[in-house]
Amino acid sequence: MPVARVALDGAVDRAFDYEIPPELDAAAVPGARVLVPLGRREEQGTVLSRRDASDFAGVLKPLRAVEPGDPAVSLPLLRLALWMARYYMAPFGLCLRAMLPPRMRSARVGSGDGFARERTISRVDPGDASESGGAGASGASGARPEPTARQAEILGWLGEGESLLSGFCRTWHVAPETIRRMEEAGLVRIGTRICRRDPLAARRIAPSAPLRLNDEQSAALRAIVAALPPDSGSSKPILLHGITGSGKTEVYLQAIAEALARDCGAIVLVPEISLTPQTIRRFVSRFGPVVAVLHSQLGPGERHDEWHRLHSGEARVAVGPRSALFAPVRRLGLIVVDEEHEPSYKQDETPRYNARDVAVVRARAEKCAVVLGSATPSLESWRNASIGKYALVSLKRRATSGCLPSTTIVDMRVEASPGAGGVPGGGSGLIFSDTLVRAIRTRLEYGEQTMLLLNRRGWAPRVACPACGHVETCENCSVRMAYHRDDDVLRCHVCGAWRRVPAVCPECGAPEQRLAGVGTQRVESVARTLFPKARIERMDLDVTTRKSSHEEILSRFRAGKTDILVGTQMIAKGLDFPNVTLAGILDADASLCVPDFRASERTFQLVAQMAGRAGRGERPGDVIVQTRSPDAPAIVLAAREAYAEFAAAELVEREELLYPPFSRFCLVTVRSASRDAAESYAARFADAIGRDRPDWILGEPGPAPIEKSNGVWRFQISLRGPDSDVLHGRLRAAINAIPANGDISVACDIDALGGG
DNA sequence: AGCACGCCGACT
DNA sequence: GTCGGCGTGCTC
Repeated sequence: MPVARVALDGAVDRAFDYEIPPELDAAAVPGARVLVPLGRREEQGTVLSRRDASDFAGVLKPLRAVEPGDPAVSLPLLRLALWMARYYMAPFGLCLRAMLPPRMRSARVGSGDGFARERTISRVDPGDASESGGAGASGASGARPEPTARQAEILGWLGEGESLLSGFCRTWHVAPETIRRMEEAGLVRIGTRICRRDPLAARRIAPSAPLRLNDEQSAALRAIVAALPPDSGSSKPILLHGITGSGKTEVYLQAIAEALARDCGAIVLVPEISLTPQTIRRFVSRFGPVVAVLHSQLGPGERHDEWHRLHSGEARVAVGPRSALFAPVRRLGLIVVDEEHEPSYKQDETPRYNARDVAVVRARAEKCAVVLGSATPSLESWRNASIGKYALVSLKRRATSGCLPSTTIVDMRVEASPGAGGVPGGGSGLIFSDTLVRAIRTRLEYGEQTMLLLNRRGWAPRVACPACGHVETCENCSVRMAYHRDDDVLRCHVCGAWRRVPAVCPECGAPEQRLAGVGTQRVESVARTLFPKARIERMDLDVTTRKSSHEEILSRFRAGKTDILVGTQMIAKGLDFPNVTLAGILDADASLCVPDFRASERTFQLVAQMAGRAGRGERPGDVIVQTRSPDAPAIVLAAREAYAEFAAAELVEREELLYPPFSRFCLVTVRSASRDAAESYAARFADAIGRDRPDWILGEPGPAPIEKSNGVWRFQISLRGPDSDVLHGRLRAAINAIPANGDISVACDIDALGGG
């Protein structure tokens, strides 16, 4: 009897063989979901392959059930899950989960299809005596009774074909019971049909036509089109380096149009944060219902229906955040990864994959084109392009207005000196430099808009006792608590815990606590006193978690009802407002002074991105960067949008220190409720990895940047070296040598983004 | 991951 | 004498 090799959903990271009973033979194909016995329980899994015999010594059990219909996971996706499991050292079941239709991740095999259905009503043609075999309506076998006057009236209201039952009853004020009687009498037929739960049903989106491309854009489009099937045989991934405002999206749109013309589908990945209604509208208005949108706020029903529209081939273009990479697009022709440098493409739970990198792997497997686009590419992709692994295409001019914004770097050490005239921020230096204040005043006079970025929520990031220096920290996490003025509490930004500000210092009893540092709430408040007539709004996690205010704030800003928008990261990405002519970065040092080998790269990206927000329209824009390190290359070069120069300099440093892209970098995190247990386990783990190879650098085990989070202590070890197979081998060996026990858990983050 | 088996301390 | 602690190991 044939045998199915099955991967279980759970954390059992091994395949098991099962006998295929004859009645399940047709359905049990690779990718099919199955129900199998395991020990004395029942597990769900996925068929990996079929074989004629098993090499298992014992006696095989039979498959118990197979999900009917097309297999949920295609062969290329099945292989992709296997690749991910190996590369990211994650359980296969968890990798496969990402590829499954949303419902199947939880629902039991064979428990219905998850579609919503609605009841329909249609007339039974008087000439149609067969009555579909007679089994449908009971008692209607013989002569059909003449319709009553009321029934005749109702039949008159029914048009040709099917109507929605509930809608029909509501419109004509007919009781459902009346209809049921008519069905019994064989006068009407009640059927069911699948109805789509459309996430965009409420929105009316006008169609849009392709824009005219400039010659740079046309060249980029040609390069992508040349890589589309059927010409994509040996083509390379394409890195599309286009400065902010150079019209990358229009190039994507026209490349997708060409893919569709060749009867191919496409996937567009965007960072979660830029999957705004504007972005969605842009794709839907060009391609209409051929687009399936897969963002995180869909309900389970909508998610299910969008997935199946792709699976069935009804929709051909998937747009979504990193998980959309696994969308079941038929005949995939193109994958676009927009803002490919974005850290949100890395999943921060198992499997810790980077969708940008997996996109390249999927594209290779499906023989389709892949485009990585960014104004500030990751150094990994940049290097891949410079050594010829990727093809590089550049857009060096803005597509609309010709001029780049001019950038001013303000040295806060100078501005903070006595008499410099800036606006102090309460014992923590300056918030607004004089330069920035003057620039904002000018915008207000001319009716232009300003965006101000500060990457810290709350009023003050810490609360300290002026007498003894005691700082309020979270009980569950090793971080300082931030003071929030709106609800007058201390809040932990890691676990969300909150409490009142103590009246006196818990250490020394001093009567007053000092609110130190600056957060967005304070910026907003200071801005209100500085510019009393300006209309000011704030956008950060505190504001946007309440309702859908995210969208409302942006639409007010777009409509010109806001003069100054203060916010965190979330205002820096991909927003396009033509009337914004000033972008201010209040504290560029925040991202520069973190212990991470990518700090410089992050800062460059942030400054360049903010520069991209200013002057998208007709008028020229200004960018003001406030910093205490005005000579840092990341800041100086970002101000000139001199990406290539920055990348060249940064790559030299990375190479010297053997950091990526010149090595494979991995972070091992050890977690435990006991600090000592985590620490000593991390030390033993590091010893087990060994320090014997000169081309491998093993970081000293130490506390993670957030040493305690939600009551769990975390220690970490970094490991970097030239070869990814060797990296896997060494980690695997260490895990086997000292298995985790008790409450200790070990997680390997391959190609980790933080740390170092 | 579950759920067994298995070998040592405090209870009726 | 048993109930039960969670350490080790197996599940096709």
